[in-house]
Parts: sequence; structure tokens; C-alpha cells
Amino acid sequence: MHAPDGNRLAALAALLADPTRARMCLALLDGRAWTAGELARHTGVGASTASDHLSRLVRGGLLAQQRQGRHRYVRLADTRAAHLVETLAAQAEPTPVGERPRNLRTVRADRALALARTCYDHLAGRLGCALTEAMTHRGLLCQDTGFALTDAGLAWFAEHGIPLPRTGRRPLVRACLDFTERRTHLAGAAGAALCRHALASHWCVPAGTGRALRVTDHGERAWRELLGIEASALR
Amino acid sequence: MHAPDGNRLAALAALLADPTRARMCLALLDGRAWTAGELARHTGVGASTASDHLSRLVRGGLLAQQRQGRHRYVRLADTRAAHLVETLAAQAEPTPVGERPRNLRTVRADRALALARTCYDHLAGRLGCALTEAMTHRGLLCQDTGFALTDAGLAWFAEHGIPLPRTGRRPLVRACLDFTERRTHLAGAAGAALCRHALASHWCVPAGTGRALRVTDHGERAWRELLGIEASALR
DNA sequence: GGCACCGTGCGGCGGCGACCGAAGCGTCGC
DNA sequence: GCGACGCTTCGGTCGCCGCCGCACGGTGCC
Repeated sequence: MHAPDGNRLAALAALLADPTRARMCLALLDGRAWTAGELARHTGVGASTASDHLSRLVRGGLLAQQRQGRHRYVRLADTRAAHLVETLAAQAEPTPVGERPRNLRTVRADRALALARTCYDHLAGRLGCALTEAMTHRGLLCQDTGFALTDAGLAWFAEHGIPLPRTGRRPLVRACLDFTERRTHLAGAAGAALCRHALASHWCVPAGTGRALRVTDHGERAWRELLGIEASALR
Repeated sequence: MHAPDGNRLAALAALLADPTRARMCLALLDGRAWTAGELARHTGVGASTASDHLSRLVRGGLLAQQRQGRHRYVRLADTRAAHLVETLAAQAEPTPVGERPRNLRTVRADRALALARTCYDHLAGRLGCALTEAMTHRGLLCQDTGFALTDAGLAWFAEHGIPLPRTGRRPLVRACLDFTERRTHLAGAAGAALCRHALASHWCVPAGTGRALRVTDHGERAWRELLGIEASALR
């Protein structure tokens, strides 16, 4: 019953307005819980500095923490917080062609990330876009007039034993803008369910320590059988 | 082809991390162009300070400017920028019950804003939510499995002479979270078209200097005939 | 119990940036 | 052409905050 408040907006934005805190939140987009020390090393700052940043992010409601023994685990507070970081990151991305210094390792890592990765709790990268496109092509997902599952899409999830939560205020599907592909891919509760199922069925396995995934041979067959996605589309 | 960059994210967030700049962007959510002086008075800072802030927001790509005589008009750069501010503001809103100092004038202004207002380029407030609900109830909009217009919805727009852009990468419909109602309402190209039509037909007219709208008698009849919305639902 | 380790509180340092006032420049109106 | 007006540029001040090193408490391991 009140107009939006500039102070609150500024306070929220200030949480992400520091490069170190921003890097922490981007790292946490993998959906896992990290320890304070891991994040300190990942961002290249001292332990005390990282501790301070994390306290601030928790106090601001962006992160949730959980103490376990002598470790402090933090994760993104909820899907809303994750959605916020995604939105901001997507808007920030349009890099104006600048060729940045790169070495072989970063090229490899970027390439793995571009092929398949998690985006908080759903599948992204070329894989995420390919399956979104395939689902649209097969009439499971309708993008003509919005972004929604069709009846056939609901049936498809049921048929393959992927449970969709009926409950909850969380939207069943949501469009998420991809960093690398510059296209939208499937997010929301259905996107998360599909990602969980893919990991549980070992269609994808984590590659390395980040968010990157590798599609297994088993997974290549599954994607082809279920959605007609050729393995060549994932390279 | 690269992972999201913390520096760019932080730079973008920093644009909104100052209360004065945040207030400026919130004011610009009405979709109009403001002069630098208007924004300076609105935010309560000196002209030189405001000028500095605006330059920074323009340089950051959030605002677009247009010089006209001795005035400098600024507006939100595009719908992406508006979407960003909306998302951030919606997340920032959850005010923890704090009773803030209020006088009669602010109560009146808040009430007008809660009833009907523009949200960048579409209709929001109780009116926006009521028509979104009515369109859903009548099968024009489907929220069961996402957020999309139905065939009947497309026909409804055509039938009432409200042109929907076929072109463009902008999504036809999008769900926007309402500040006051805490519910989603219709945004995207269709929401903008409906808002334009409502203003052109004088179903709503601007009330005061802000984003608030007033539903005319003519408009009350129109909403009832078109979507079965009773006037009592808008009070 | 002793030790290694993870995280936190504190003091201090340095830099960024938000703000203002005054001076300057272009535009509009009489 | 003159003054009024809107905006910008330039110094200068002040407070905030990101960072570190260090000391300390708490936890787990041997």
C-alpha cells in the first residue's frame, strides 16, 4: 500500500555493487552451498574480508547461512534471490566485443560452460537452449503467446516420470535468458524438475568444480529418444 | 562465450546503489521523459548533483537522453532497463511491517497509486491485477502452466481493435509483480498495447503528476462490458 | 591436552563518490 | 541585446566502505 522506496532499492543494489560480493553471488548461482573459506579463495580476498561480505549479504536477505561444525555454509536465500542475480547478470553481460586476455585454460572452461551447465537449479547453456527449442518444436512448450507448457507438455513430464509440483506459488515455467546463447531457456519449477531428473538419471554429470556439466553417452541417447536432440547439436 | 563477469555486474548494480539515483529510476518508471531539473527537485538534491547522477546513468546504459533547447530530457533506455528496475524494486519491497510516518496527503497519494497506475508502459495496481484476473477467468490468458495468451485471447485483442505487434523480440506477454497487490499482472507487448488503448480511449486518465491513473465513468462501463469487471472491484 | 584450522572482531589505512557552491555556457523571452 | 533560466564543469570537503593484519574464540583431530 505504499510506493516503492528508493532507500530500500539502493540498499539491495548496494549488496551487488561490489565486485567481490558480485563474484560471490555469481559463484553461488550453481545452487550449492559454499563455505566462507572457499568463497574467500575464489574471489581472492582475505578471510576476514570475505566474512564481512557474507555477513552483509546474509543480513540483506540475499544469502542464507548454516553453521556446521567449524564451517559456515552459505547459499542463495531462495529462488527469488537467484532470479534477481540472474536478471542482473543477464543485463550486465552485453560485452561490447572487447577481446579480453585469454589463455588456453579459460577458453576450455568457457567452452565447457557454454555447452552445458546449471543455472541455479535448471539446465542452461547450449543444452538448455536445445531442449527448450526441441520442446517448443514438439508442441510441449508454447512460446508464441508467452511462455507456457501445453497439455502435451504436461503429459510428457508425467509420461517420463518427472514429478511436477502442483503446489506452491512458484511459477511452473519461466523464461530465463542465457548468458552465452543469448536465447531464453526453460526455468521455473518444471525446469528445476527436469534438471534434477537429468542429474539423478546420470544424463549429465558435473564437470570440474564449477557449474559446468558433461553430457554422458547414456544422456546423449536419452535426449535423442526423448526430444530428438542430436548429439551434434551439443558440440 | 564467457562466464558472467563480476565487475560488470557490480558496475550495473552500483548505478542503482545510491538512494538518489534509485529514486530517479523509480520516478522514470512512469515511462515518461523527465527533465534534469524536475528530477533534481523530486529527489531533493542540487542541480549539479543531479546532472552528475544522470550522466552516470546514461553512460551505464540505463537511461537515454535527448537534448531539447535548454532542457535535458531523460527516460529509461528500453524495456529491458525498465524490467530491471521493476525486478529490483519488487524484490526490495517486502517492508517488515514497519509503520512509517504518514500524513493525509501521502495516504491519499498511496491510495490513488494502489487503485490504478502505469508500471512503465502497462497497467498496474488494483486495476491491472483485476483485468489480469478477469482475462484469466474468461480463458483469454492461461496461468496454469506459465503465462500466455490463449487463442481466445488473441481473438479478443483483434476483436476490440487493439493491435498486437507481430514482430519484435519482445515477449508478447510477461508477468510483472505488483508492488501493492503482491500479485502478478499482465506486462509485455500485449500489456503495453492494452495500456495505450485504454489511455487513447480515455478509459483511464492521468491523475496528478505521478503514475497514478483515474478510471473514468466511461472506463468503468468499458471494463464491465469487455471483461465483466465491476466498478466496486476498483475501490 | 595440544595442535591445526576455520571463522570473527577490531584498528587503521586508502580511495571512491555524493554533495555543494560558484563560475561558465548555451538557450529562450522580452 | 539583455536578463532569466536550465544545465554543466570544477574544486573541495566529508563520510563511507573495502581491504588487510593481527589477535582471539570455537571446533575437530590425534
